[in-house]
Amino acid sequence: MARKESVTIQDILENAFEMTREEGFANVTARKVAARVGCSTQPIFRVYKNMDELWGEVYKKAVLFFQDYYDLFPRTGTVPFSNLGMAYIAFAREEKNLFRLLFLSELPEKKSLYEILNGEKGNVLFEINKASAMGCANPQGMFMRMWLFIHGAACMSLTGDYDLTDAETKKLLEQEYANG
Amino acid sequence: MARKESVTIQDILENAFEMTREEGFANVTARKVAARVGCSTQPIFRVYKNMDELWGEVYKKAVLFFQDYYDLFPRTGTVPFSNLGMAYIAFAREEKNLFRLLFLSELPEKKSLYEILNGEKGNVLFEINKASAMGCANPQGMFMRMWLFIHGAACMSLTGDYDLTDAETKKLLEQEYANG
DNA sequence: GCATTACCGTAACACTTGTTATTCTAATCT
DNA sequence: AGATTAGAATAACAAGTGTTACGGTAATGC
Repeated sequence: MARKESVTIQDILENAFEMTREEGFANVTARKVAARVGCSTQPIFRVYKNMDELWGEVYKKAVLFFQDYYDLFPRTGTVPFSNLGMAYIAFAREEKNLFRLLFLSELPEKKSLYEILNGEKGNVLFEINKASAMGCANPQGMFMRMWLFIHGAACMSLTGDYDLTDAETKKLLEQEYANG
Repeated sequence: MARKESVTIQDILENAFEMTREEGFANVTARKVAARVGCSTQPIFRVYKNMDELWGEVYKKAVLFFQDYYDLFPRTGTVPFSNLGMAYIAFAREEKNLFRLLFLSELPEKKSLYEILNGEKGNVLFEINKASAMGCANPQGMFMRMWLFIHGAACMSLTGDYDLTDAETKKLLEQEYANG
């Protein structure tokens, strides 16, 4: 009957996502994605209604990527929120462009920080419960305080104003928790 | 002899700066600035070699604007770094676009966070000395810890994930200092 | 082997960007 | 008043954007 497709939706989305990682979200244009895939712009618009739709999918993929990143991140933290915090700060350091997209951009479809962090598995609630079980009187307040700290460290690494190693992060977060 | 200029360098720079405040740095284009000034793009290129030069001047003006903002900010803080922190967080809340430009962008001419904060007057050193005089054993470490916290609160207000009033900011910073 | 038809490349449209060439305008000197 | 000349408006260029029209290509059913 008809011709077989030579460019798949995965080809397009994956390349667009990798471009976001490497060059930033703003560089994901129709022509540049096509060039990376090695095709014309046509297959993109066969698969996606328009670029907004592709960008939305890249964003969704970034959310999942972060959540996987956290799932696989070594659990070496000893206090509540430190595993989440260490992963978040490492993510900002290692995946600057994705971090900007997820946690500093102004997209209409953007999820809240809490939504992304908590995810399907309730990562934040898990840590809050852990704090509670460990005798923390105000675990929500502790989360808020810890997270301001964590977000600050993450955002500062973006601009190179202050880059923490994992070991330094760990120590700081443990001190910060103890101080609360 | 010749015609008198009807568009001054101030007209251009001031409008470009206000556009940055209101619409963000990325919207400062030659045509949009000209439209706001009420002229063609020609006077811009008479006064500035190219747009990079104008953008550079807008950036410099933003640095000075922040430093003035801090100078005029009410000094209600009771602990070291709290005045600086309150001003910084309020600035992020009130001047989101300028904050992004100054503290989250990736311009080649970008100054470091410390350079901007410390400024001509040595604001940071002043606060560090204050902490030292108040008996803080490790004032540099305290600054670092406080500033991660402050930067976190500021960056979080950008995305609307957590917006602190001045009063809340004040209380948090005082607690945070006491905990150190 | 041939018709069908979805796929994809080419080319174009309409728009935006920085920048520049050209032409017109107006202020000043003579 | 008229010549001079810098300033500014118009228009264009080249590059980039999203998007679409068109036409060639190739895989499948017959």
